Amino acid sequence: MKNANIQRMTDQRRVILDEIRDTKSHPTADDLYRVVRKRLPKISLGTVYRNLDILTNAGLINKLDFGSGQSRYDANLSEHYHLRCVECNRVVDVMDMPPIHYDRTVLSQTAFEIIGHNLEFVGICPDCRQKLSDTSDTSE
Amino acid sequence: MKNANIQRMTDQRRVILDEIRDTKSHPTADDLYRVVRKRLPKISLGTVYRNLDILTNAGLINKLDFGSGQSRYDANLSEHYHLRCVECNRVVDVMDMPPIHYDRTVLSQTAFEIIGHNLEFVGICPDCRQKLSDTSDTSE
DNA sequence: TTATTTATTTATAATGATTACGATTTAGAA
DNA sequence: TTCTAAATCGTAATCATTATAAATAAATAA
Ligand SMILES: [Mn+2]
Ligand SMILES: [Mn+2]
Ligand SMILES: [Zn+2]
Ligand SMILES: [Zn+2]
Repeated sequence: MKNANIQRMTDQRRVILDEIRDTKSHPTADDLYRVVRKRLPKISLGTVYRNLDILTNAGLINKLDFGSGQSRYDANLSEHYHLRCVECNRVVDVMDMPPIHYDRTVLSQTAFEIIGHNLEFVGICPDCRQKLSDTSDTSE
Repeated sequence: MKNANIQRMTDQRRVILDEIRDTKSHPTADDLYRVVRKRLPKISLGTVYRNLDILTNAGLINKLDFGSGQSRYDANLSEHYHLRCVECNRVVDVMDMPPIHYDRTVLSQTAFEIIGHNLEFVGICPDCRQKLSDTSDTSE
């Protein structure tokens, strides 16, 4: 039930959309608040949240909900999964991953109407791997 | 880095573990607070949260983090996925689902060290499907 | 262009989930 | 039984997000 169109295009909305389209970092609302504020110093955090919600409902961006902490947003609308570092929470794309196959008969045991699925990979990014080996080797 | 053992077995901890093992409903901390309080009326919600965390770190239960709202806990340690109703947030098990296969070469594009993955199915449970068709048919 | 109408914004307060605090109690070792 | 670190309780604090209400501004009509 996605609302296809946006009602009004305000400066705030335009800049938010512009900034999120300009990054591959899957920023949080707070991340975007920081960068957007450079161009619109008077914008409020609530406006960022509200617009991210509106843009998500309009299908212009996707909201990524991981376990805990802040949600992240992604202007990359192509089908792809994500890989998150458990140490620093960095999120990167996993492209070219075939959509997972699930046997409808297996799921039909539940009598649910299946809408879709969420898949997230977890791991440790190169930077954090480096840091971890630095600290664990000299002592202990 | 899971801590294998529990240090002390208090009444509170025992009852919490007992109750979560007694259900297949994937209860929230608040759900457990309600049922545990019938046996230990003086227990505090903080104690429930703290013990769920300790039991999770000890590997005796699993914490399930979905997008938003409260976390859920599961004493079923066997490998299985979950299916959640987007309407009422009910969570049921998806047993006998083959672990998803991901090509390490695809993921190696990221240079992450892969630890694992989270997979959740979303859908609409039979009860909610019924309710939705009830309300949408008579009018409009 | 100017007026009108609402959606939107801002600043701030409120909420919901979870974690932290400090005084008191207690499990389990000695 | 004594001792002490771990755990508990009640409460306060924190974090992410949503709600409120007065002021502003985008789109439309006059
Ligand atoms: Mn992405
Ligand atoms: Mn389960
Ligand atoms: Zn990292
Ligand atoms: Zn349901």
